[in-house]
Amino acid sequence: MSTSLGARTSLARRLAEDVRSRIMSGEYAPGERLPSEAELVRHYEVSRVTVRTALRTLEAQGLVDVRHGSGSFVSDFGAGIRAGLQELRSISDTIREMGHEPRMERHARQRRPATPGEAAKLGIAAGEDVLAVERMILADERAVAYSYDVVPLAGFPDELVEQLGAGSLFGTLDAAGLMPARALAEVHAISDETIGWGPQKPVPGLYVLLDQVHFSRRGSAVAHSRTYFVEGRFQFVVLRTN
Amino acid sequence: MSTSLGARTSLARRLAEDVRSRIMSGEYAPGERLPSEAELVRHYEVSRVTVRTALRTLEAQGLVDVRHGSGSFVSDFGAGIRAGLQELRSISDTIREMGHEPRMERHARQRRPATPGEAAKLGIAAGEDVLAVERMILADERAVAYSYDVVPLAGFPDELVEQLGAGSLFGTLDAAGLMPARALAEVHAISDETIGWGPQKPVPGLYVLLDQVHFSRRGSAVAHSRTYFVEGRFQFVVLRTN
DNA sequence: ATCTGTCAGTCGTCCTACAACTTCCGCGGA
DNA sequence: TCCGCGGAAGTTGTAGGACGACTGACAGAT
Repeated sequence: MSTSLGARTSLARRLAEDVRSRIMSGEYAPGERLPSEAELVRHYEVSRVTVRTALRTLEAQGLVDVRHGSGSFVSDFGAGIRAGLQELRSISDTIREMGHEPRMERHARQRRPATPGEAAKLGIAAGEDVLAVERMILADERAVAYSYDVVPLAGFPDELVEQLGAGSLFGTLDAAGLMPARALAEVHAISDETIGWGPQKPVPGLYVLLDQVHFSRRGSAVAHSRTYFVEGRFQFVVLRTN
Repeated sequence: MSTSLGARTSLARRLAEDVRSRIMSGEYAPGERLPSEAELVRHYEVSRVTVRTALRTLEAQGLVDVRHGSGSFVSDFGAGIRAGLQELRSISDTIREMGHEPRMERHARQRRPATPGEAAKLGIAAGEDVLAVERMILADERAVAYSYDVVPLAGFPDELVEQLGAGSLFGTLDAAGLMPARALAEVHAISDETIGWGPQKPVPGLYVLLDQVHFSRRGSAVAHSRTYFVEGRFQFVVLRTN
């Protein structure tokens, strides 16, 4: 972690990410004491300010517990956080981190004007073009969710539009410079027989619906997605802190 | 915010809490720029380190967006975060913050040995005494949730046991020095006609179940609670960040 | 055995200084 | 007039040093 040159993100952020990955990988076990701030300063060759900034971030995320006069400790919730709902990551990555093999199967793909409801959620004018994609999400070839994603196309690079709905939604958005940094998700319980499709369509149709609006770092809405998770096939965990 | 003496919590934490409440109250509107670090230093009469520590915390919680060279901005999600699932607070407080009047109605209260499942979740020996409380949660006299709470009684002050199930669970736990600092919550969609009771029992019985284990700051489990929120009567929002 | 004071280790806060980045505004040229 | 460039001012990021406050452990006294 040298003095850096063309780093596009802050030193403290990278340090936090590094420590975070070490915690996730088990290098630092839950409950274990992290190296002291002074040791981290020597190891990473950064100032104590930077170390403390990173630790603060991890503490606010619930990953570590900083105790005055005692040290910093890895929170006991590592395993739970790994699939934590408050962490914004693609469903594929989450499935992979849980030890399963993810796969997407596209069911429909359509370019059309935004409905009034979608326009309101995305903060665009009604009738603006969007791309709507319906997909089934599988883990180890088992259907775990059905997703309905909507991406506004205004200002979206033409050559990337065709990629939308092909591979990872997050990946394509990232390539377009519209990587989601935050998402506001509503949680609902839904019982509806018209949601899913295919041979694995669940009976009865009981789902946890995640109705999300994704925002870029600058605050503009980049996608609206409704994902219906088949109840019982996907574990939702939220770490709540104060 | 003077130099303080008997403060049981850190200066930076209190500062973050103060700024947070100002954001919530609308004193700083979503998207608006916060005072610069230098101005906050002057206003609160603390060092810049303390100000930055507080801002880091708020940033990690998703409430503010700190931009290098530009300033700190209130995130656009203030309204959504207010009822955010990732914020650990009592249901009563959440209902109040949403502008409704909360009320609890006790349905059952029983001291009994822990079931094996409860013992496992709470990390106690099977058969240890717990207090189980069933309650209905109302907002403006409308049933919004049914809760099943379990508190292990080992090491719990006798004089406070009778308070359990009377008023706020969080309040009693706080009085016992066991204030929950974190909770790990599982989210499920549940369709079950045997859950609720009373004249407002919903038909059909569709609920969002929050299956939570509450932990004290030191990591010991202080309560297990299953809360069945009537679908549609309570808005669940999660702010997801990366 | 219990209590107490000491001490080393660690985090909390403060100060000062400078680098890096953003924004804005004015100047000059087309 | 319009556009583009540069620089100044303001703001956040990082560094280094200093000291206070808290914790945990240990030795000594009771």
